Amino acid sequence: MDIQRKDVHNSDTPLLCQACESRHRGVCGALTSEQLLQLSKHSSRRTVEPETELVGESLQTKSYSNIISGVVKLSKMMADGRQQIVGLQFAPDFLGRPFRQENGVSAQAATEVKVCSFPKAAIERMIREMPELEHKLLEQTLTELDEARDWMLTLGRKTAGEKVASFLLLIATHAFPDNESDTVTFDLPMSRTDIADFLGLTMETVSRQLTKLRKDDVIRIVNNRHVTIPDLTRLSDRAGF
Amino acid sequence: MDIQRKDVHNSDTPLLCQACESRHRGVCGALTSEQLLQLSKHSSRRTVEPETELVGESLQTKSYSNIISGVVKLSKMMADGRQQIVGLQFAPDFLGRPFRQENGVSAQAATEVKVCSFPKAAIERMIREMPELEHKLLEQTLTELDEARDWMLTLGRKTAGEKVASFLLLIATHAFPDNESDTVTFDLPMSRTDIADFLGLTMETVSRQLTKLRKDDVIRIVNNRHVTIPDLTRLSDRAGF
DNA sequence: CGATGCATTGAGAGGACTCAATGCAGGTGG
DNA sequence: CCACCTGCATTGAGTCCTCTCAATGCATCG
Repeated sequence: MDIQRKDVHNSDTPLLCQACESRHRGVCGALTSEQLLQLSKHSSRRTVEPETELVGESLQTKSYSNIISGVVKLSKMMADGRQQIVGLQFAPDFLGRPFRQENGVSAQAATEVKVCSFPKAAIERMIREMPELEHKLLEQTLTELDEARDWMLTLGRKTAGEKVASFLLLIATHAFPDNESDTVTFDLPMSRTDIADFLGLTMETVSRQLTKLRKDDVIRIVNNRHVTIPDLTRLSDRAGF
Repeated sequence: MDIQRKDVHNSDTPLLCQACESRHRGVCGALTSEQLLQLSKHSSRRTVEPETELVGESLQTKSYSNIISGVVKLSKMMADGRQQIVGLQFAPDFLGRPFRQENGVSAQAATEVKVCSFPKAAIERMIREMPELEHKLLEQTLTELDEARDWMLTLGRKTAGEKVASFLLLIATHAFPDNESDTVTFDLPMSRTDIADFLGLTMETVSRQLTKLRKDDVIRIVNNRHVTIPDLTRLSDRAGF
């Protein structure tokens, strides 16, 4: 891929934005330098701890954010406490939903997360003025819809073993989107309980399936979180592909 | 609700479009009479039988459609034949995905379906010229994403009984969106096997759960397809809300 | 050195699946 | 007009996978 990214008018680009992924692959790519500058005056960066509530069911819909780094989990909960994680978001995803109140989806930081937040009003005005921005949002929303539907197949039709393998595969590909080799190493961005809530299983079942994959030498685990996949193809087979 | 819909310039509106739901609640609502007229010259209506493939994995991405009536199921299949229905679409939903090849989702008619189809090129040009059209698409995509995530909770965390109740509730609300009373009667738009594929169950389990709901007098069934729900609240309880 | 917070492992129970038989309606042809 | 077929749907019996509940392991931290 092109290692040197072309970026005209670097001098006009706000400092904060220059190294930001959202500038290149995210929604901010739709903005001119001038608009970016204007927006950046109202934007604020912050770093939050795991489990921090970023979007609550009723909480602040007053701002939108770009994810700079880290993983955000979107989850739904039933009245009796049963929980389901319905999506994971990575940098440089856009967080928050224009034109609607979140219908019972809440967002929490899974890992430590850096975000760049803007006031709701500023974004919504820009959307109205910039069709290109709305186009970017449509693109991301379509991608999320695809991912949600992929996951529905996993939730509805795969066995526990296939689910866990699918999860590892998902993280592996998102952690290193451009990975060329077959071997990948990474840290799991979430606990066993979170993984269970993402897969529609119990954490005991997740643990047993991870142990089985380890014993079959499909994965290696140290310290509960650090995972090595020596051969992505073998993991892929376990995921039902 | 307003029984008499206001519709200016009826005289300019193409005949085919005048009674069409898409004109009011669907994407065509974004078009001017002139654009509608132009589009209608290239559009064609057709009625298809249940199980007709409307969008195949590789098949014709050459046209987009509005659903005039009937129910369309979106499904994904694994290599070994396991199947999952990942969404249902009703009138006046827009069928087909701009800017991308369908990633392994196919669409089949669940019931008899009437569609109004347009050439791919015409729509994509209009999208580029009409931000309002893209906005409508974003709206629909966001709605589909919400529905997909709701269903992920159902697939991942609900029991068989709750799943079947949730399905009946979904159909009941979509069949009569503006229903005021507690009682609803309708025909199921799909077979037991389809319902099972939507719920991530086997058709035997679906059948047993329907029988249980019938014996508990939560629903009434005649002729396998025709269902009456005397009290939506009681069904809602069964669905886990 | 306990305490605390995950994760793993084990034993038993239960819910959904599998496989198979039966039921039921509509259509067809003798 | 009835017999048969065909295509769903229902029902039954037994199995298995995942859950539940409980104990144990293993780090980190005060």
